[in-house]
Amino acid sequence: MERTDHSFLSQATADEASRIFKALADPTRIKILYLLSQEECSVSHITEVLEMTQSAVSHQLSTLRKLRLVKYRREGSTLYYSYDDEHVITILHQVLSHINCN
Amino acid sequence: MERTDHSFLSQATADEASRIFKALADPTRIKILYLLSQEECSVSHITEVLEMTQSAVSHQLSTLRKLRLVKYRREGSTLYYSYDDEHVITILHQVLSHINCN
DNA sequence: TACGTATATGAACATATGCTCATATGTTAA
DNA sequence: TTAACATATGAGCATATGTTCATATACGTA
Repeated sequence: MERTDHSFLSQATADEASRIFKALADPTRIKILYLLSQEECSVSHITEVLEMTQSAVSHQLSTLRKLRLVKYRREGSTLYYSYDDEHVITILHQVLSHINCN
Repeated sequence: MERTDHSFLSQATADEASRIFKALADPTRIKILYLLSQEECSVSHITEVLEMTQSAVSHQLSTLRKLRLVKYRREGSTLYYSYDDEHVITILHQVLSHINCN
């Protein structure tokens, strides 16, 4: 806001936006979030669909949990995950439809 | 599309979406793109506004160029950069307004 | 031509990221 | 309690990323 008529982003804002984009910057997390955008899923279901190890999936779910992008509920020994940030899902869908409409 | 009624992303689609999000996953690139979303800028102007070294800015511009997210025109020895992907700018603005409207 | 300014680029380095492997934790059932 | 299953987690490793430093390239001017 100095020297020009234009504004520029604060470091805090840029960092926060970066946090959101970083969350979406990995193919595995994209696939997980896309799955969860359609249905609540158990960890084992995600593991089968993505054809990845249980550990790899669990680590990524941990990342998504820390970012508050997913939540879960327990049913017996099974954990059912679902998305927890509508806006991020919207952004994801927009980018996906952009890709398919090229 | 097998075993459930739901679809899941191909690796290629997830990778492509990841490429776009990765481009936006760094605060410096976010600041640069936000600046360019408002006005065409020379490298030296970007360098001053972001208070970064000329080299760091130039490297990031190189990254953005490879991703075809920015373009430039030459005027004498000065290069003026501008954005080259309307859709990515839209996504950026959406996330930024999401942050500010929390 | 030689010099100054604007920008790009390669190498090196520190940090971040995503996976694997081994193992821990929590739940159910016998 | 013990065994089996579902999931989480820590350590280690290979690769990716962002910056700095030094230098190269391109253009304008004297």
